[in-house]
Parts: sequence; structure tokens; C-alpha cells
Amino acid sequence: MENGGSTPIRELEEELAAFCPVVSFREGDLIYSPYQQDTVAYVIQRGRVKLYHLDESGKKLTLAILGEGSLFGEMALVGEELRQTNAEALEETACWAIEREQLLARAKSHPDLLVQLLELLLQRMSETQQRLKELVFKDLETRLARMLLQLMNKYGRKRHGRWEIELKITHQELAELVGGTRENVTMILNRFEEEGLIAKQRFQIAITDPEQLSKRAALDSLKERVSEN
Amino acid sequence: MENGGSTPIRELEEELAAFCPVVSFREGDLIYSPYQQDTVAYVIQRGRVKLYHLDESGKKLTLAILGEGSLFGEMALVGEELRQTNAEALEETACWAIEREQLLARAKSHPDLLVQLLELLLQRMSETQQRLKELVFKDLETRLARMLLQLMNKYGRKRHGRWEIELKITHQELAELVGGTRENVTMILNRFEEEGLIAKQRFQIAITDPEQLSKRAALDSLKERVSEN
DNA sequence: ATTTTACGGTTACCCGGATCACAGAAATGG
DNA sequence: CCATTTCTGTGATCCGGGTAACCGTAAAAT
Repeated sequence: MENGGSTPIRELEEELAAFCPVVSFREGDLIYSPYQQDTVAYVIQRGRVKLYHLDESGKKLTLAILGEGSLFGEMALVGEELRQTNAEALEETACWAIEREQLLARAKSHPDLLVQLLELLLQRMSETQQRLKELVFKDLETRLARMLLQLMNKYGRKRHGRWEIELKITHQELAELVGGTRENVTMILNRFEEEGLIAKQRFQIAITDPEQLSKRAALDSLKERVSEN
Repeated sequence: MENGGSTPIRELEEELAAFCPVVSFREGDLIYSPYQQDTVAYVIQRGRVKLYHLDESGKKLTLAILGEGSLFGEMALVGEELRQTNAEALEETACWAIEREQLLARAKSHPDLLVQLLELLLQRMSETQQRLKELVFKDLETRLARMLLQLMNKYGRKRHGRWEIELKITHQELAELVGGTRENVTMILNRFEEEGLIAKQRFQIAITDPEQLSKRAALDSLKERVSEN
């Protein structure tokens, strides 16, 4: 379940193994942070990595929580760009470190390599655009419902007749994922729980009624009907 | 000024010319729209293209207004993804049409090709993340100020001691670019004009005081000082 | 030249959600 | 084991900005 099943990363893994060193991080390690300039991107071999922006005021926006097979730090592969986000290991994590020059050299003889990286990149691009769209069009409750479903898909495991999200997560972190405040997230989660959509305890959420939750996620914020315009 | 000067697209142009047909669109033409499935991406040779999302309710969010040398429709290059946005020609526009299979074949013998496309793609990715960040962290006035400066950089031309934005644009369209409503954009523009930062007429905006406007763009919405936390 | 449509300007009102301010409960660490 | 920190729960209050409802004016259509 860790990797949606749709991505054939095995080949890529072999390719990377051939010319990339593996680097390891421990829980809480900062892999990089903004304004650094370096020339290495990463593909996750094992573990989880959080990408996030930090505002001057300390507010945080999480761009993604990535698992095995995901590419990140890709900006380093071309141009002179500095890092723009923080990347933090959420647990014991190992990554292939793709050094820019190495990659470009290697790509000449192994053209498929770039195509596979391109694929991973487009996947991230697609997710980012989706986030942008939701932030503008959907209200907080909808966004949170969607996020819970996404987490279920990525990290969910069925047990005792419900989908437990195997990711230690706080309300604060959820808020940072959906672009809201901790207080509002807590309120909405409690609402969901009262309605029997989810069950929760500290650091832990389980989806008890995915179908119903999906409805909440699809509904548009304010209107039930706009026949014509 | 059309193309920031930083991108060496000339080489890419030659590459594309070698195996891509050129397709033309007229002002208002829809190049593609969501849920279509096809396998061609575009690089703009001449003209301007707007990428946007349309909500069920008719609300619009503009992702980007692209000019010469920009890549779009790139999702079509891998996977089975359907189109997710609308792409519309804002004026007489010509594009190289990059057919997926052709590209992949060509890439084998011309490895640089993918690298250059990758570069264009990362540029878009970077802009998208920037937008996301602004939407969460900055208020409408700040976002609008930034957008005006961006438009100035891309489409501005100095004349009569001010930077005229050579892009016919309505308040509605500006609103769709910054994620706000037409009414509020009108109000803020008038405020900017009263303060002498910009000058405007129908369909037309000029920046009269870029420095001052930049300050408005950088300021955070609510606090002047947060010494420690 | 007149009608029609689209854009720009402005107000009053309202609501989602941020802020602020606590309090209890569960972990963590000396 | 107690003390401190970290999370969660819940109110009161406030505000940015969306919604609705106009009107004047410039442009486009016939």
C-alpha cells in the first residue's frame, strides 16, 4: 500500500543503484532547507519525508508527505535555483542521492533514466496543482475530508473493520497539510467522529466510513444547486 | 523582455523544429480542456496561452499566462493521465506540438532534449509552488501587488516614464490570477492608484512606482513585529 | 445611431475561519 | 514519581474577503 501499486519503480531502483550512493537520515533530520544551494536530488528507498514551507511568522504549510519511490529536491537538477522548501525525515529514512552532473552524464548512455524521473516529477506536479485548486475552491471541511482519504490510501491498513492510518500525526500537522488552524481541524475532526465517519485517539486516526466521508469530500462548499448561469 | 533572458531556448527550438509540427491557434481557441486524453505537449513559439481551472460553479482560477518558450500540456508525456486544466490561446499563437512517442524515440538519440524539457518543467513547478505558498500565507492585497510586479517583468515596457503592461487584461482576469473576486481587485487597484503606485484605464495597467509597490508585495499581512517566539 | 452587452465602481451585509485565551489529559523526562 | 511539556477540547471575538445588488460608462453589435 505504501506505493500506490501503479508505479513500476523496480527498474528505476536498479538504475539508481548503479550510480547513486545511498544516504541515511534519522527521524527529525533536516535533509535540506531554503536558500541552500546544492546539486543533489533524492529518491526515497525506505522511510518518509515531509516537504514544507515555513513562513516568516512561523506558520507552516506542508507540501507533501512522501513515501518510498518518491522523488524530491528535483530543483537541484538544473539551473541555479536555491532550495525553496524544507525537507525533513519523519522516520528512519534512506534515499538515493542523485548528483546532478552524474545524472546528466549517465543519462547520455541510459536515456530511459530521465524518462522515469520525468514521470515521478509529473506525478508531483499533478498533486501540487490539485492542492492549489482545492485551496481556492474548497472549504476547510472538504479539504480535510479529502486529506483523510488520501492518507487512508497511502498509509491506511484495514484492521478491526476500519482503515487505520499508520502515520503518527497530530492535529497541528493535519492543519499544516490542509492550510488551516489546529483549532478548526480539531473541531471538524470531532464533528466527523460524532457523525461516525472516523474514530480517533491521540496521534491516530481511523476511517470507519469511507463512503460517507467521500461524500463530504466531494460536496461543494456552499450550494446544492446552480442549474443555469 | 518576453522571455526573461535567462533561458537559452534557441537550441531547444532547433531540436523541436527537427521533429515537431507547428500548430496554430487563434485568439480564444481552446487548445485542450479537462478529461480529454491525448498525448501531445506544447512549447510556445509565438503568442500567449492561459492555463486555468474551472470550478463546477463557474469560478475560474488561472494557473499561468505563458509566453514564448514555455512548455505546457506536459502531463501528456507520460502515464495515462487525462488533461486536468483548460488551455486557451490569448492571441494568435503558434506552438510546436510534441507527440509523446516521437519525443521518446527522439530522446534516445538526442539525450539533451529531455534535459531541456526538464528544465522548462521545473521552472513551471517552481512557480506553482510559489503560488501555493502565497495563497496560504499572503493576503489579497499582497498577492495582487506581487502579480502586478510579475506581469510587469514579463510583459512590461517602459514608456513615458512608467511601466506599461502590454497585456489586455480585465479586473476579472486579474482576480482569477490571484484567487480573489473582481470587486475586491477593483477596490485594491483603486487604492493603489490613489497612492500613486499605478495608473490605469480600461484593460490597461501601468506601474508608476515599482519600488513602493514592491514594499507592498513583501509586507506580511498583519504584523509589523514579532521579535521572538 | 441606438440598443445591448461587458467592464468598472461602490455599498451593505454576512460568514468561514483566524486569533486569543484557557483548561484538562496524556506523554516525557529528570 | 512528580514536574514539565505537548496535545487536545472549547469557548469568545474579530476580520478579510465573498456575496448580492446596484449604477454609470465604454465598447460592440445591428
